[in-house]
Amino acid sequence: MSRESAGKKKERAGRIFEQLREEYPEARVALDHGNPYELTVATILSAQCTDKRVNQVTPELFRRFPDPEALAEARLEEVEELVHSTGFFRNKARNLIGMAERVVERHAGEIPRSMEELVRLPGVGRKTANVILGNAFGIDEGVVVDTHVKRLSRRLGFTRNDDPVKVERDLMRLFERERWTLLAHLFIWHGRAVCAARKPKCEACVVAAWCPSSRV
DNA sequence: ATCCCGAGGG
DNA sequence: CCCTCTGGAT
Repeated sequence: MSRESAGKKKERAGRIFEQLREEYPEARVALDHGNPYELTVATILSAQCTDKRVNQVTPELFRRFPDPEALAEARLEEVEELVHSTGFFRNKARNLIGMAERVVERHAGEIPRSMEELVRLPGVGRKTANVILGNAFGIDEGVVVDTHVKRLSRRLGFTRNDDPVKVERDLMRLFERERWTLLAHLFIWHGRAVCAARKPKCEACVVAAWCPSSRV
């Protein structure tokens, strides 16, 4: 198999982006939230868990702890109980309270708007920080690379890397900055509906014609 | 590299 | 049973 030129790959990437944008005009964060604080909490909970399940526990969580000040004073056991069904509940509960404490003490109760400050919050890594920056603040700082984005990027031939940071770098070189936040949503939407981890529905895929992994 | 951890699908 | 789900900290 001959190696695709950089120009051809970029052109192919553009066509795939347009096609997916047309297919999923509603693509956006699926985590229910009303402000940056709520999105931060929901995104911390979303690790290795479906957004659907996160949305089942956050209403009660937000009612009990409507802001960082309240969450910082929460009883660990109560938070553990509320987030139990999302998995990793001990880590997540401890991180949520620790996040809130730091936001109150170092950021006057406001979720910070920079990558550097965000990743210093307990439970917040680069992926979570990118979700907050892109979707709560409208800042295209990077590309959210989760399990879906990584899988589709590899299948589409946009990266050969396994390390999320390298996958992100490859995507940032391939797509315009203004597209970074939407790109992740399109990949996640398509990954859930069609390009699933287990049984990808290549016969129903609207970008199969440009996909080197397509079986159709 | 390994641990944290629950729930649903195939 | 095994795999997967918007990962992060050690």
